[in-house]
Amino acid sequence: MAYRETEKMRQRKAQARKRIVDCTYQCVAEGGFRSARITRIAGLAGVATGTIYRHFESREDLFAEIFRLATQREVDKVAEALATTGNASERLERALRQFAERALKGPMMAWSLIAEPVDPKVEEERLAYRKAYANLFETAIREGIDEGCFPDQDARQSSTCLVGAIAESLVGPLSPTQAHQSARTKDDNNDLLVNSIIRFCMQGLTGTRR
Amino acid sequence: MAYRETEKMRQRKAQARKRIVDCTYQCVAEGGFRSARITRIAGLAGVATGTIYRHFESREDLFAEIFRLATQREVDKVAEALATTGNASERLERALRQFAERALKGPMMAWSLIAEPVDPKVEEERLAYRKAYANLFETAIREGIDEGCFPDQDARQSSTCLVGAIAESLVGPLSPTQAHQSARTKDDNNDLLVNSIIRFCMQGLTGTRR
DNA sequence: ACAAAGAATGAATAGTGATTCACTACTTAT
DNA sequence: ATAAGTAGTGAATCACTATTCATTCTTTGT
Repeated sequence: MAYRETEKMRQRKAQARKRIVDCTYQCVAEGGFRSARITRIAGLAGVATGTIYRHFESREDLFAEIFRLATQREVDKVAEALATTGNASERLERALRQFAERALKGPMMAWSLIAEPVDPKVEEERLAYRKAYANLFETAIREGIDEGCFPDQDARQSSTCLVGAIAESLVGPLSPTQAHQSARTKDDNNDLLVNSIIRFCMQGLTGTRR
Repeated sequence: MAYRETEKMRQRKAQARKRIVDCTYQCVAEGGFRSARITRIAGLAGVATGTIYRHFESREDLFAEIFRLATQREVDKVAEALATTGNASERLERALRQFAERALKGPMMAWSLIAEPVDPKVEEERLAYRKAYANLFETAIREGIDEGCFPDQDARQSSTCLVGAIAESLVGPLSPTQAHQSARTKDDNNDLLVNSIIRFCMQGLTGTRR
């Protein structure tokens, strides 16, 4: 026998894979999944199209992986916000704000994650992604109930409603068909938007006018 | 000149068009948009595939029309529920219930309308559809504020949150990948589901625990 | 340096189903 | 009956890229 995979090769392959992932991420962040072509991705990553298939089963699998990665970042940020100090209500509010503000800051990627029509395997990831948020919120709501800052309620159901309310509120503003506004106006509008989403959500949770 | 379109012909064409629409509706209600093939639709409607294109620009246009029709039915039902007697809060609650219960009764079509990945033209219709619900809710919320049964709030924002909360809560249960349950258990679960969605929504609106 | 094995290439292919269009069959007015 | 125009047909075409794979290039151990 002559050739045996070495550490060096393993690393080189890992690098190539990483380049592919990064370039796909970039393509998606620019134009969504639908318009991300394998040939373009390969070109950007500096590999042949066939090489993509040495690293991923199919375009759909590649996209599913990108979705998972992009998602994990976001979910982690929300988890972080939930791990800060303060009572459950304060922490949850921070988390909701984090979710919404980050989405508005990277609108195309956020739209792809939340609302772009995607293939079945990617859609599955999306369900998992929404579930992940809901799980985080659910735990926080449970803590809130124990702490006494939320009335007793179906925490799972409430968490789902939170995810839906935020996502729906963002779909319009994130939509790629939205006209552009000046940076200043946009930021102001976004603040207002985020605040009113949060108000509705917190009222829904606490049953208390604020 | 010899041939001139007559009433008889107009009617015959209208009939064919209706058959096409009905069969498409049926196909979508059975398996969603993605799996509805033009050839199958033509076969069911008893016309040649080419004939479809004498009535609709493209598959996407046909689907957009089906979406619009299916949607209109649902929106009308919600509007009906909002036009009953009682204060705004009661009427809104009836409307939310109507929305959710009808969706759970025709799950495949509801899933297609709410969550199935679709082509751009159809997606546009979906945005309009969600907007239509939001508009109805918005009006009702405004009335509620005037009547004094809801505290002052951003009615547009709240209505968007309502749509999102319901839709998100339904996506899981409607998802075609969901395992089947016995009819009895399912109905019970659905009742519980609808009730907890409504509780969250009404709390979000009123800021009052219930 | 050589042979064995793997990695990379990218032009050619394939699969899919929507869409077309040359043709036939009808309908209508004279 | 005839001519002129319209509706209907469905096999053939098209469009679109993801995917393949025969070939070339690299790496490795002896």
